[in-house]
Amino acid sequence: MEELIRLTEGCDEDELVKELLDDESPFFMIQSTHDQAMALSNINPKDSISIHDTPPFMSPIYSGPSVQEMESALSYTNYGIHSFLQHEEANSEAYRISVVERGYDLNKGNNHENNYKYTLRIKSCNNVMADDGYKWRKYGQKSIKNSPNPRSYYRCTNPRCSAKKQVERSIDDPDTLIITYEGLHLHFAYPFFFPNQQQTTPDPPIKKLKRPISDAQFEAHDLGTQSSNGLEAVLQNLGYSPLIDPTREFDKEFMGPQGLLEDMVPMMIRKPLTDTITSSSNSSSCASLESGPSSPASSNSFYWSPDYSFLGLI
DNA sequence: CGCATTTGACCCGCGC
DNA sequence: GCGCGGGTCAAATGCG
Repeated sequence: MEELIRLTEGCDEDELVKELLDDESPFFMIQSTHDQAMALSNINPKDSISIHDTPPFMSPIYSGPSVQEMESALSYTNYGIHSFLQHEEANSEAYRISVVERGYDLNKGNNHENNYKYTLRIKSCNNVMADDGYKWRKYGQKSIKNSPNPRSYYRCTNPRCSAKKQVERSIDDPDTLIITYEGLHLHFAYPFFFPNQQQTTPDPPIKKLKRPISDAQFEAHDLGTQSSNGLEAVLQNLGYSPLIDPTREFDKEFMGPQGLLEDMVPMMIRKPLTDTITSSSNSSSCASLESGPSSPASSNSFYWSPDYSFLGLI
């Protein structure tokens, strides 16, 4: 990680280039990807970006989101949320997302962008859970003073990524989760690959939970870990293929076996069980995985909500 | 058996 | 210095 930090700070240009050319590196992106990703979306970029007319969130060499990129991402995402709300309110599926805090982690010693902290509040009115599709490993949980809800700590499982996040339930509103991202990286860029995709249907099969469910297990909004193989198959299973033409250069680059998105599993939101909070801190209960490529998940089982994919929320 | 999660221990910063 | 609270570690445990 230290090497990464050093690299991203541009101390060794050759090494940085090498890193960026590494197919498996999560720290690169090319400009054309942005254009193509936008082309894949149904959103007119002009409409979706409120802060910047020409969002710069995909720079020719990508080494983690810049401040502007983050702003654009959030702006873009909010648009998607707005539209989603309009679309879904009749189904009582609603989300409220707001950035409540953004700042440097001063303990990290400098103001490098990787030290940015973003705190989000997510209101999930119907206990719907989302999954950013990235792999997180829970490394701790603490009870917080004056709060009945524990806080869970997650670290990105990618050894080349220092991203962390904390998830806790709001004291005021049990439907609201507070998620703090730290050491940001590509998580925030994922929504741009699949922006504003329409859901197929909101009726997933009920997955049996391996453990009894209780509020005490809120840890559960946990992402757990998800497998990451066969993204294309997953996409197809989810009825996503129509928007992804495998012949495109874009797909070869980012959807291929060694592409940037190899670690990525499509973000999904599934309908809650009776008590979604329960979801499961274990990955095995993660519907997105269990119905992965190998299991013929019906496209009716899940629906996309890419606009929230950066939340890393369950 | 390997990997992820759990959870108490430990560390560290901060306020008194 | 001491206690408290938050963050991290790591051994134990669970699970497929």
